[in-house]
Amino acid sequence: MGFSGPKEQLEIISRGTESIISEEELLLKLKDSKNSNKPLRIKAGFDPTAPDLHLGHCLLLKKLRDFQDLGHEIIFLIGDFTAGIGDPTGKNETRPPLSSEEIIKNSKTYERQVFKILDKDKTKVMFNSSWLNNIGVDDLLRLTSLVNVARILERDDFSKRYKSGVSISLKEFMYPLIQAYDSVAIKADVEMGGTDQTFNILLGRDFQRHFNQQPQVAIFLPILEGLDGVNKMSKSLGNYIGVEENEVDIFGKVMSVSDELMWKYYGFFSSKSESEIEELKKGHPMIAKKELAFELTFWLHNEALASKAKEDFETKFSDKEFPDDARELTLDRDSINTLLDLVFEASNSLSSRGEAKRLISQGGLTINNKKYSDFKETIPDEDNLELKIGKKEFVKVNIKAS
RNA sequence: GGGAAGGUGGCUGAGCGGUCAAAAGCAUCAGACUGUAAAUCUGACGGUUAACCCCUACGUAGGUUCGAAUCCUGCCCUUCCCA
Repeated sequence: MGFSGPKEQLEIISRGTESIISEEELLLKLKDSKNSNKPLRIKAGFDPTAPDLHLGHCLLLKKLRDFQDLGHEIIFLIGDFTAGIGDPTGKNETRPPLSSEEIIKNSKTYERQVFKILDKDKTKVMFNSSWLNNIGVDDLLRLTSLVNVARILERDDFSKRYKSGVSISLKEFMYPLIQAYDSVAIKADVEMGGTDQTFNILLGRDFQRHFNQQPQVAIFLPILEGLDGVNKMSKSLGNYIGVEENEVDIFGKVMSVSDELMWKYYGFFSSKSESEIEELKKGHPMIAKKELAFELTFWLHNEALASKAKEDFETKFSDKEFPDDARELTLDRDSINTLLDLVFEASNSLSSRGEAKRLISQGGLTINNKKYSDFKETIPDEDNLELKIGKKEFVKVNIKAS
């Protein structure tokens, strides 16, 4: 089987990317690939420290999927060696080196999550330790001679940190070199990453030239804004939607996004056409948001669960009804006297009694559709209580007399 | 190796012997308002307590003091200048 036309391929590939360095080179590579009937080798590197993928990673994965669908070969590179170094992109550089068991475990988690989006049969998973473990000090020093400090300091985050006086360890300086060397080792034709990877990926091009390879084309994807609409989506900021989250959470999180951000997400994730989206913009934003939430939930789970999540959301928030499938638990009447005890026992989102007190005093507790605001009050004299704790928690409590 | 400045709650950052569980902002949580939101407004925001008391907490270990986030000493860490 052959490849489709290079121009058509380029069009699909470039959609939704931030920038490509350079399109001309990519077009040439696509032509070569078609003529020789050889797929391009597409590199995407992942650090196995935090195996919890979220929508931000999905931008990249979707694009990889595009490449796969066009018949190219994806090299999913797990940076097990680099994991011990720590990507300096974060502020905190002191990350304990991972043990090999942890790395294997994390990699498995990665694969499970990644193949929700990528085609497993067309993906080659590699570990950079397989070549880096054998690299000698002499080789390493040779690499270091290819880069000078001023160059490295050009990198935006380094220069910021340097100027503002935040420490940068030498180890972190090595990170880009190693990532760049990976491209040499796997003879990548294309490397993809977020715009924060600009320096590292471009350095890969330099290294490849030095090793007499054709430099890889760099494809940068935009950084996805998190749920707050301000910062980039990241696990540490807690403003993310994880690919493995349950359907109710995914749906709910999409719904909690601002209208403005919703349209951005539409652009990135929806399979709807431009005109369909335009149509939605004319209607009520809530309808559009539900559509989007449904689509994303469908994508990450399946249709049945997406429908369920939607219904769940509607009963909980739109109709303010008590959801049927709320968590249930049974408590002894003897062990709980006040509402405070009840709430603290029933909830699993409250981390202290003080927090529970506060929530109740501030009017965040509803039992059987009635508001209670005095946490000292004794619990209602009924056996089945439907508790609404704060905005999101619904619990059915059966009170057992003993 | 020499010199200087620092390390405060989830984050930024004030405090510089008692009135400090520690200003202010951000984040978070709850309420109101809405279209689920966002924005806005109100309130809360270490633990325990009905509340007071109390306990824990200003890098770490000691010390001075009736009393220390605040003063002293060692250690760890960060930054800057000089070599």
